[in-house]
Amino acid sequence: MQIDHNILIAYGGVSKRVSKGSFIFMEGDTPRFFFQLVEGEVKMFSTNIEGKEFIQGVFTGGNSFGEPPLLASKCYPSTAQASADSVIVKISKDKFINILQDYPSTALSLLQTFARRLYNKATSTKILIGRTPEEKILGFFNKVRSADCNEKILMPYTRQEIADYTNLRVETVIRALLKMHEEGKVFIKDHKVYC
Amino acid sequence: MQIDHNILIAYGGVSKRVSKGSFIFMEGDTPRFFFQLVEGEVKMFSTNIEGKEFIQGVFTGGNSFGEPPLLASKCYPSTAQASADSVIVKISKDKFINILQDYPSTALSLLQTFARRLYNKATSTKILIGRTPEEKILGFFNKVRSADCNEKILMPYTRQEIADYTNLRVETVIRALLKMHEEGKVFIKDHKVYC
DNA sequence: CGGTTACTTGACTAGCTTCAAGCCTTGTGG
DNA sequence: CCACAAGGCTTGAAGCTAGTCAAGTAACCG
Repeated sequence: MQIDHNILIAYGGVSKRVSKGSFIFMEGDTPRFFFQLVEGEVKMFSTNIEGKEFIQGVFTGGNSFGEPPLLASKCYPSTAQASADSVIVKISKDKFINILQDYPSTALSLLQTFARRLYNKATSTKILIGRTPEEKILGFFNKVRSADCNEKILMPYTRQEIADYTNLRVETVIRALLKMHEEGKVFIKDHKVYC
Repeated sequence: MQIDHNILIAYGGVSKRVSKGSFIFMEGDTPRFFFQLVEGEVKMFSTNIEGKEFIQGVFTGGNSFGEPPLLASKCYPSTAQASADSVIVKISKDKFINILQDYPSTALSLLQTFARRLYNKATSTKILIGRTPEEKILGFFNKVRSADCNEKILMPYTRQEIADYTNLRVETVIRALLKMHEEGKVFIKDHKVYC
């Protein structure tokens, strides 16, 4: 949970119900509001020239999203889309800044969030610079498993999603997973991947 | 400039002179200090299995670096190396947190910095997901030029550096630049690239 | 059970990487 | 002022492999 819901409402925030598939903002838009999820899920992705999506992040629970371009006064580099029916609180930039100034603890907690996200971005980047598909996929899996636990866990992602995160094609992911299964690097049963 | 130098010293920060090539911290290390450059330049990069470097960022002037893993209590995902003789102030994590609490304006300014960096990471990621070398190189150049100015400027990077930023090989960069020159997308004179 | 979504496989191709060799530019020391 | 060293740049040839297209098959859901 980022900013206390009551504070948001007190400063003039309004809740809004959005259905799955709705766009909150589009790549290139100018940010004007601070957004915070009350419930549901929002997916942020960038699109390259050919229309291939790359998932920049997925937000759930009470998390806020899209604040960096808002604070940095830049256009949105990604599109935000509700990936499930959701409820979102939105509040204008000015009022958001007021909250940050009036409640220093809020600023510190946002700082924590940004620190975590910057760390995640740095590690995601490492996934993308991998040379082979195998390297990228293992990098992604390690990230998902929080990097430490040793036992093999079920990867709750479709091949298409793995492809979106690693910037590979579905077919390449499938072939790489098969090879990794044969080499004992992952385990596949009933189309489910364990790593 | 991130945190006022006097405040850092008042809270117990110490300056240190480091010569070009010295490592400030290595990938995998546990963060214990907040670092801020007084003068010089520091390069942060990640290394993949084969030892190929990817430049995560370059810091100059009075900027701080390496704070995200420090605040998020994670290991450093990258290595920091002085790319020029430099002077660096360092201060323990506890004292850094004290400063953030005692000076809310410092927290807000760090928030701004993080917001800008997150924005940059999102756009750098877009460079990496480009399909062709040309797309990646142009993405990098657009980023360097701050995305707006229209006139062609000299790109102050070696082909190897462009390769490091775009995750391509030197030869690929050279061949792509040549093709882009022939197609009028960049201009090359005396081995210098204008875009 | 029918429709939709996810997954799989094969053949082909474009183009990036690799390796090897040589050239150009710059700076340094005699 | 020249010679040489070193680092950056360039080129060519060959191989590999991820991407693409097309055609299925398997799982899931109402």
